[in-house]
Amino acid sequence: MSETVEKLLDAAEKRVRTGGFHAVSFRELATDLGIKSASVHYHFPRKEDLAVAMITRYAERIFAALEIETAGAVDAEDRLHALARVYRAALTSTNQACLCGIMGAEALGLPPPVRKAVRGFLDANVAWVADALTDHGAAEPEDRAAALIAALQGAMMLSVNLGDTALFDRIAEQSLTAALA
Amino acid sequence: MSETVEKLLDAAEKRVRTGGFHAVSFRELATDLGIKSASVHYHFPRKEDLAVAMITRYAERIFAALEIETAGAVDAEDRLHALARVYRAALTSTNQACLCGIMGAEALGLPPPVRKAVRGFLDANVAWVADALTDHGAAEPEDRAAALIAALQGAMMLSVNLGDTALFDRIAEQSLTAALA
DNA sequence: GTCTATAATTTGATAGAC
DNA sequence: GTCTATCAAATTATAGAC
Repeated sequence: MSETVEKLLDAAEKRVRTGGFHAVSFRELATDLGIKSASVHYHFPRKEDLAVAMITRYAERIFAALEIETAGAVDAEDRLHALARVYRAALTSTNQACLCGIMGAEALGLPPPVRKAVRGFLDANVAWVADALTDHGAAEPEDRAAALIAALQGAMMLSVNLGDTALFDRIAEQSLTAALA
Repeated sequence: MSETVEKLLDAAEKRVRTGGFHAVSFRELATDLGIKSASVHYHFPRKEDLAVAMITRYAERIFAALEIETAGAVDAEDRLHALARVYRAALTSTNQACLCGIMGAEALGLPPPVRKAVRGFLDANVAWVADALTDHGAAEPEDRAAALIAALQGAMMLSVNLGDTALFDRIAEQSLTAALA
């Protein structure tokens, strides 16, 4: 991936996490990089190409972080705490909610390929948690996993809106406890 | 409130709940009603005026429904179940997530008055739950309330994205149990 | 890979007639 | 209250030079 492409994805992610998919334009991204919008189209012909690439990179980043945070972890409890740390880092690094939480809110108005990518991310997150909860011997691991992801995504949205980053931690703690009960 | 204003708010709510604030235009709303966009500006000079009015009406509708659903309810458990029913109705009536959950995701890119209105709705929801949990004698009722609202908002987002409306019910049940534990 | 230039459309918003 | 007419700006996107 070229440096320009990476910088474009950085700029796009920052802007989408501020106002959503429809609040971002090619001209703004071009200005962010000091180039022209036609040059952005060279790298990503259509807006949906950019969005899909952005989500793909975001997913890779989150799952790579998860890999690092769970190094040596065997217990489901440790693995779920690792997930909370990764989500927390995503929130606190820029004081913005999850890219796919935000685009998930706009889901019904997204181009189909983008919507599919968002769904893939959310699905993979639920599956990752369900895997841990299955090892934990929890009843109905899929539903409990979905409840945990819902709580963490909602916690990010609420924390941003109420201007209280620490609220995420307090919600996450309760949600992890409930998931492991 | 005139009939045209009500129809405008209906159309706007439907469209915002599909793609978010920035995915809606005055011309689309005008077309929905069979009028011209200049006529929409007569009722709502700026887009943010429309959005604030839409959120205000939405909040009144939700709290009115809450009033009805909690008729005669004294126990915190009954009151929280009433909340889940109201949220569920909002979700299933159009298979769309909460208006303020969606706009909450776009919060950082919204005009300040709109952002403030969204925050007001979320705050009021948390306060309503905290009130019930305080009567219940729960520890740290505010944090538990925030966790429940986060879980329900996240559940709506997830249900829409995964195309599984019943998932909301399964998450809500777990979240209510955790809140009352 | 980036540029200029431009097309075609859409956007939020206003002035003024009816 | 709704209309016609219009504006200035922004939008996605493309063609072709360098």
